[in-house]
Amino acid sequence: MTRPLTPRQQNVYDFIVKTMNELGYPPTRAEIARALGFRSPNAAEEHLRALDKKGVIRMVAGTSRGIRLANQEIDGGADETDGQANNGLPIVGDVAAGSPILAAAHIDRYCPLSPDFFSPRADYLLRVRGLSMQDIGILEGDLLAVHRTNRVRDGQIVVARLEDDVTVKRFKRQGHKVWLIAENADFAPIEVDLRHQALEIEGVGVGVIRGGNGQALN
Amino acid sequence: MTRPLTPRQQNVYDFIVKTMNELGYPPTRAEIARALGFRSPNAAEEHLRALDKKGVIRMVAGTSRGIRLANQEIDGGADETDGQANNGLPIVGDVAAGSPILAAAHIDRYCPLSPDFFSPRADYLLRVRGLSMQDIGILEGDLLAVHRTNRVRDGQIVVARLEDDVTVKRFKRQGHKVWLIAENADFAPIEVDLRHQALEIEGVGVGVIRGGNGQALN
DNA sequence: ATACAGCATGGAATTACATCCAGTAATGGT
DNA sequence: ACCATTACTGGATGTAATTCCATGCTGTAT
Repeated sequence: MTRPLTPRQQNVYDFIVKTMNELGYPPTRAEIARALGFRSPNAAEEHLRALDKKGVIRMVAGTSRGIRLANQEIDGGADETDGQANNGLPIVGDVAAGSPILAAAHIDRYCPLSPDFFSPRADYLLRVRGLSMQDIGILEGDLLAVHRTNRVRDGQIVVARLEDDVTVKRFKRQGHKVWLIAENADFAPIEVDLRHQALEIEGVGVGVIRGGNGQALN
Repeated sequence: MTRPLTPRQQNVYDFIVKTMNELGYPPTRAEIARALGFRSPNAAEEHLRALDKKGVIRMVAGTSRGIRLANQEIDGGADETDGQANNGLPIVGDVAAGSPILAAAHIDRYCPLSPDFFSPRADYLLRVRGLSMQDIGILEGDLLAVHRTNRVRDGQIVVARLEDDVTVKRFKRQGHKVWLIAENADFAPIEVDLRHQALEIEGVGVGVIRGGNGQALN
């Protein structure tokens, strides 16, 4: 239904996404023009109208930087809201490569905590393996509260699946490259090229719980 | 240096996060003013400056909607903080010197979590101040699950009241001397002589929760 | 040939915004 | 008593930004 974007339109769109990722807000017409080499902001305006007509962005009239991405994405899609019955939050242990995180086989037990205690809502608790996030107080054995979504921003703590391996890291993106950054000087950042490697974002970290039934604080 | 957002500043910050989630770009001064009921955009401007000075946002001079979240957090979600759940763990905020920990005045709200999730049972959650326990992953703003007791053993994490000040430390005793030991090389152990100083043990730490709707994870 | 999108320049009107200045008032600490 | 914050009202100014208009150059389908 959406006719393909022309190369120039793609450039404009890419610049909008890049700007929003790096600055946190969309560019103005003038900024687009400057970045793409137009001498008139009107060139940008007309590209925006084309992008709006093709449905990939939505313009907000009369509003500075009033550009919204129609389908927010790293992978595509939106927040899932599978309404599962409430026994509490499922606690997910070791996730086997290649299988879905919430497969019943991985669910150790349930934590009797309301998902809404965290914001955004937590969908499950993932038991953390390794020390890669210890500098921000996420230790081996901790439960990471995870909100299922693939809409992430630079700087967030994400649960990512890279080539079938599930890992918790800080997320940073630039164009087609993503860095998965550990919070521990002993671990080097992982650089991912989205053109050649399969990266899926399983969710974002929204909280941490330690000491759940059993292991101690020490 | 970043300590406390005032309630009003928190409102402004929440509105910024909410706007960015819903619209994809930050609000203008006028929009903040309208949302919070100010009659002048200058009120919003001054709150933004305060938030900038406290480090939670960064302002981009001369730029419309030039507001960036410093500690990335998205999906701020709904405004309702409370709502239900009286049968959870009370969350205790700043404890005034000399008053009992569980005095109603200190109870911010309740966490809908079963006390038995921790072992031994948690009686309340204490919001941690300061960085003295950061090396074992207990950070500023975390909720420490506390079991009320005054029977403690060496090496446990305790909530102690020393001369009317409430503090979280690791406990060690030898005869009439007690050491309250921080888990942070920048803090020296506190030596207490039980013959001359009043030390009360309020309880032991049995768990940690981070991210409980008061943001964190950064 | 002649339309019609894509891709631009250049100019200009009109808002939308950030930001400065001068006040008022309540609070809490020294 | 005094000063520093917090928390605003009200108004003003200049620039940042959207958006309209006129114009022209390409290709490629009609």
